[in-house]
Amino acid sequence: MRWDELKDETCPVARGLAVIGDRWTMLVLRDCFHGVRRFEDFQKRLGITRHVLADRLRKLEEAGVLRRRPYQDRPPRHEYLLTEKGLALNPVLTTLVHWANEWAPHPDGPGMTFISSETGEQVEPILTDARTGEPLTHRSFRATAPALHAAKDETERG
Amino acid sequence: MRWDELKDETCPVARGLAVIGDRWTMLVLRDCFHGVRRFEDFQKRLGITRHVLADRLRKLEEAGVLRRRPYQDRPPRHEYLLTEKGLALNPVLTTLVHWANEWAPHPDGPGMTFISSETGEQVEPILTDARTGEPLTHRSFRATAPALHAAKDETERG
DNA sequence: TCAGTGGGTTCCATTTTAGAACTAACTTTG
DNA sequence: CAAAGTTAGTTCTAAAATGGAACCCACTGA
Repeated sequence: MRWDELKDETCPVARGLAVIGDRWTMLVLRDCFHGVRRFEDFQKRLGITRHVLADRLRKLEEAGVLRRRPYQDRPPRHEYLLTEKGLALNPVLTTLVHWANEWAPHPDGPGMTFISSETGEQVEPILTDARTGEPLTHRSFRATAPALHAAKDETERG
Repeated sequence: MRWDELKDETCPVARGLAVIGDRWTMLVLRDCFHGVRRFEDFQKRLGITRHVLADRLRKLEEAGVLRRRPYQDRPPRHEYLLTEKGLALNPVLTTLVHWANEWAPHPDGPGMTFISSETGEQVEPILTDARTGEPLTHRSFRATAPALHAAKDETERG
């Protein structure tokens, strides 16, 4: 299976992964959320090869997650910005960070924490149901649709 | 950069990706949440090569996301179950599905929806602050720590 | 003129993956 | 009893992706 085969799948997990299911892609996006915009900056921060970086940036642009904006004419140069579609990936990154902090912490220090832009208070991002306001756990909901992602309530204890 | 170099990074995004930053790994986990447990079932559903499947299952077990449990003795056979650590990945999958449904929908049909295990009502999973109950957007919070993931409030409109 | 910057592309060696066949230890079917 | 099927892998080779380094081009600035 190649990347471009994934994006036509029915399953939304597969379609999501067709866009971001690659570790370099995710690390590029992380840096985008940092405010990194330019090829050289991505390359230096990530240690990614220029070849692969050019490829990932192009794919992200094709997917509509990033857009290129020229910032000078001679020579033509442009920077990479998150689109609305890209910004909408924030919860995915956030839940990943939250998981990593809790379940794969770095030996040194507390890892990363989230703070409110308004109050500066610490923020604990959890998943809730927008309709009821109730927190969601793996047992409180399941997915419908063609037998996909239908979280069975039987796992470790099953 | 190889996989095992990622897991020692300070950044929690990198440490998270060291475990799940691979499309096959994520698809295996999706099927785990479906209730799939056995090698053959994973292989048939995913179309993954047996070689890579064996590798990914081993890595997920090493990472503590899955555990192997024997279910018969002769010949020795075992099944793969999500641990607590693995179950805790549910919000990552969920936010990914939510994003894909909204921003990369399949031409046919509504995609996947979430329903409550208790009431059967539809559920809309969003990220909120557990302390205040307020919904979180990309502009309402940022991450602290060594200049990582410090979401600048300047992007598309920046 | 000469070095430096920014954003790539090209090349080759190494690594990873796909695809298929094979192994091993059973169980079931005829 | 023999033949076929099940389950969980391993082994093999060819194709694809990646890493690492060098190169290119259009400038700018000293």
